Amino acid sequence: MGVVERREREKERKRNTMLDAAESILMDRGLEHLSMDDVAEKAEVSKGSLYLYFQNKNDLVLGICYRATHLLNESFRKVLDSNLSGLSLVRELGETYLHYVKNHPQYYSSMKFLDNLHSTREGTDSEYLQLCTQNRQEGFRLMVEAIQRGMDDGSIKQELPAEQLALLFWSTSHGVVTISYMHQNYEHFKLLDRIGMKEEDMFDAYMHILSHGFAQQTHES
Amino acid sequence: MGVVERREREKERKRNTMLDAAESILMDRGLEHLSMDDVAEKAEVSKGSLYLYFQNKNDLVLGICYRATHLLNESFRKVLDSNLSGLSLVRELGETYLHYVKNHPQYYSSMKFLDNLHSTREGTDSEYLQLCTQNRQEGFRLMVEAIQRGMDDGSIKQELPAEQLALLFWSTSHGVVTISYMHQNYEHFKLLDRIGMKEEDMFDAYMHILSHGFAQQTHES
DNA sequence: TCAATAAATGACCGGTAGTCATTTTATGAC
DNA sequence: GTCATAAAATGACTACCGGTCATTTATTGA
Repeated sequence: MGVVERREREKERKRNTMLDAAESILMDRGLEHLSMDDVAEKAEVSKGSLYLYFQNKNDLVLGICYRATHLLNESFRKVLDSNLSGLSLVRELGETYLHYVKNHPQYYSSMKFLDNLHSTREGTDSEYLQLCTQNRQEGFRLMVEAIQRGMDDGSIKQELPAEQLALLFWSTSHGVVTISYMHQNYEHFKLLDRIGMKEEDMFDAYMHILSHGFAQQTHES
Repeated sequence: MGVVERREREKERKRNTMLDAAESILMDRGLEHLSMDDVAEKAEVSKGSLYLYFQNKNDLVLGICYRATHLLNESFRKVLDSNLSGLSLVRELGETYLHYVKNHPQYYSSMKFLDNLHSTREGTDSEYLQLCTQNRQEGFRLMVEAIQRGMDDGSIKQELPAEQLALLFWSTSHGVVTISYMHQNYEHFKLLDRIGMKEEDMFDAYMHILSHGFAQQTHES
């Protein structure tokens, strides 16, 4: 009776111990130097045990990615708690995303890993893939909500459905954040320096362009 | 005398043969299933020979990436040849990028590989890394040129330096193109479908937002 | 013809993801 | 407590892959 339950709890606890070990290695050495042998050693279990709790390495990394996406969503939710205008909320979400990448680059790398998971074949049966996808959907939903609020309070145009505008904000901010990540983490990426743009200014400029456009207004507008 | 020259030409020819083999495997099986053994077999040389012509696997992939960036730049140059307004040129560049990703997804994956090359350590001494970086700079330069033309002909606002605006267009279009790539190539990526947006419409919406902004204009504007 | 040099080879190494036969541990009936 | 059964854990092993290097083969020019 209670035995099965206790076993289940214990299993979850062990799973988290393993994830802790994996995360610790990720933070120290980066995703590309994360090996299953090292995780097993760090978690003080055998390699075989690792595969009792995770289907494969993908699954393990997605386990970390689940934590990563969850943390990002929590930050997003805090933004949505405020009473700012919808437009300001959108800006805050973007800045939150940017800060997240700056403060948790290794978590972000696990999200890039999720983005690069190719065919469904590679991880179809991973529960964590489902959870990560759910988290990403939730993050997107929060963006939609911010935009919808902006449309309601009159700070954002209603030319497009909120979902579609959210997709554009999502994807474009993804691009900007990627540039920022590369600037932070890749020593050979010097584009910002070359054009004499500071990282902080980039986001301001991005939000300005996204808010007001870069096309010269024609008179009949 | 002529012997050294001939040797040099012959060496270049062989290098290209190996790149052809690698590219063929890339197109057939994708970057993640590209092994040096297979390339050697396909190119009908020994594995050791491969390492006489390329420093390591990174170098080889960057060799393909060089071709990839070169091809993209050629497409960009064709756009710049036209007499469209600067604003239209920018749109055309974006559409060109989008079509490129759709038509050459494996080339694009090699460019993603370039983007993900971490420290300088991993490929500092690769000639191809230099060449790829040069190509990317050239692509960026073409974007700057289009925007500069738009500022000159009055179709694009002059609020920001052309280079900075180009960076924003570069990064945001990168984000949009990434979404498109995922929609095309990852079966588990269903975001576009879920919000009922067609891929073709996404780019139009993107250019519209980027041109005119999504913020409701205030009256004192 | 013959050194000397350049080019090519493939057996081999180290590391890593993943497997599985075997061992160890936990459980519950008696 | 004993024991049979089932669950959990183990680590030696395989397959594969990137990269190396001592050896072999081909080329050159005297």
